[in-house]
Amino acid sequence: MISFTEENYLKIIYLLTEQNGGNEVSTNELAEHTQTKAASVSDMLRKLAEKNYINYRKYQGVTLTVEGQQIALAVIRKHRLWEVFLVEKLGFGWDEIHDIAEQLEHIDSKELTESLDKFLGSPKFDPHGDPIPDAKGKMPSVSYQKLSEIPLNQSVVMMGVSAHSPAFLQHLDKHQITLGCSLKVLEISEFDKSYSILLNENISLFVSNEVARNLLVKAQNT
Amino acid sequence: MISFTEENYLKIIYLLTEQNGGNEVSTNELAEHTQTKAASVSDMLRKLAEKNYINYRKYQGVTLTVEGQQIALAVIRKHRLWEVFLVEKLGFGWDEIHDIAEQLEHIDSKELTESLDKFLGSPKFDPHGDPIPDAKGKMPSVSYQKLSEIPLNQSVVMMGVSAHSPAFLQHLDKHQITLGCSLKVLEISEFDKSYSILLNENISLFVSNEVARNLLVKAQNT
DNA sequence: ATAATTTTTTAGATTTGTCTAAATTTTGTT
DNA sequence: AACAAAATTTAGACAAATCTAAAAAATTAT
Repeated sequence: MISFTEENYLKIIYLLTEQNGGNEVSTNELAEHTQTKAASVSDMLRKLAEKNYINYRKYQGVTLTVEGQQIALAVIRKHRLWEVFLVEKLGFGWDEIHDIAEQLEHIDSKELTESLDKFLGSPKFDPHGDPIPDAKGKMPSVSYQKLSEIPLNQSVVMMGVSAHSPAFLQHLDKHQITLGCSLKVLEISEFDKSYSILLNENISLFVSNEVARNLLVKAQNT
Repeated sequence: MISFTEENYLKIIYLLTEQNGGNEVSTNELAEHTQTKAASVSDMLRKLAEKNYINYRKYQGVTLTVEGQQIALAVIRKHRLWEVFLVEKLGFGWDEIHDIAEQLEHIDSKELTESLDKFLGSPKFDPHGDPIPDAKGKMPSVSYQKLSEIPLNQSVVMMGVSAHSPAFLQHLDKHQITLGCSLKVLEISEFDKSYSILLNENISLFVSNEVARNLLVKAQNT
């Protein structure tokens, strides 16, 4: 049996490994994201390695084994399905769902997960644009770019966010930047690298560099 | 902060107190229902009493304080709302939902509970006919009788069950005895106290005494 | 009402996940 | 390359929830 806490570690290791482009995750990184101390992480890593969920060489960071990855993907699947449920069915905003989904992701029932998936119409993406792994743990492959990497005057579609804090998401709401909107960078300020952008071909607005780096987009016709 | 385990104890104390007609619940009773040993229950009772969730005099059993009762009712509310969700929205059978709801009942988010309630149309009863407390912890009052207490040839409506085991519920399914059906006791066997009943004014069938004692009904026109 | 039985509590251990402080390994700098 | 700094692990403790075994209280039966 795997505990709530162990599941969490595996999920976080998966997400951080992904962020690191497939490289090992460090103890300190994990300590930050689990809200614990490095010493506690060390203990847990020893345990997860014993159970064969991770590849762990002391001082060298960790990666998931195939088994660990499957568990992580199952948790992420549940997390993202519940997020869809909260937004689509219960009317929550995308900035309100994370903490609730953090709890729901640990509910243990394959039947529930698959019924929920069907009920939601087997969505492929969650309300933040993150891909939802299928029941076998296969993650839809996506290749988005940051808005900050797009050349001036190229129209793109907003597909996701790479930051999930309520403050950031509410900030986007305020500017009416939503999943699926069109965006075009008109100019980048010399002074503070802030962006002047055109939203939905008609509204022009300014956003900080920080915002531009956390918007995931794709070219309009691919 | 209250733990998962503490919530469970309070819920079980509430339900057993109700079953006992308001009398104290004993340590042994709790041990059975929590799947633990009496010694563990004793420890937990000391702790719950310290936190003022229960009234506890050593060797005398326990009852809930007002505070404990509110927590218990909140958990029961969540349990029963999720059961409605599982049956009404996800298509589960009433025999399949208990274990899943046991997990979901501990999800901690008032916003979620109240959105779910609204989404479900603020149901007053769960799929087993058990009443759902409102957001303030007020339990709809119900006064059902066991089928075994109803005089011969009186038509009644099936309103609930007082046993919840999958085996019992599946047994009812097999006989097409569902919430809302009409029932009339035609005869009680001298031999084994089994019941001959008329279902929905047209199907006659036999059920054991055990079944009759666990069907909750009300007279047809009250 | 006293003895036997049952119930409940206490004492002492164990497991899980965490902590602080100290030791060790790795990394970066000169 | 050697030393300082940073990262990581180990050692030893603690709180929560459980257990077994033993002691104490309550109940039942003779």
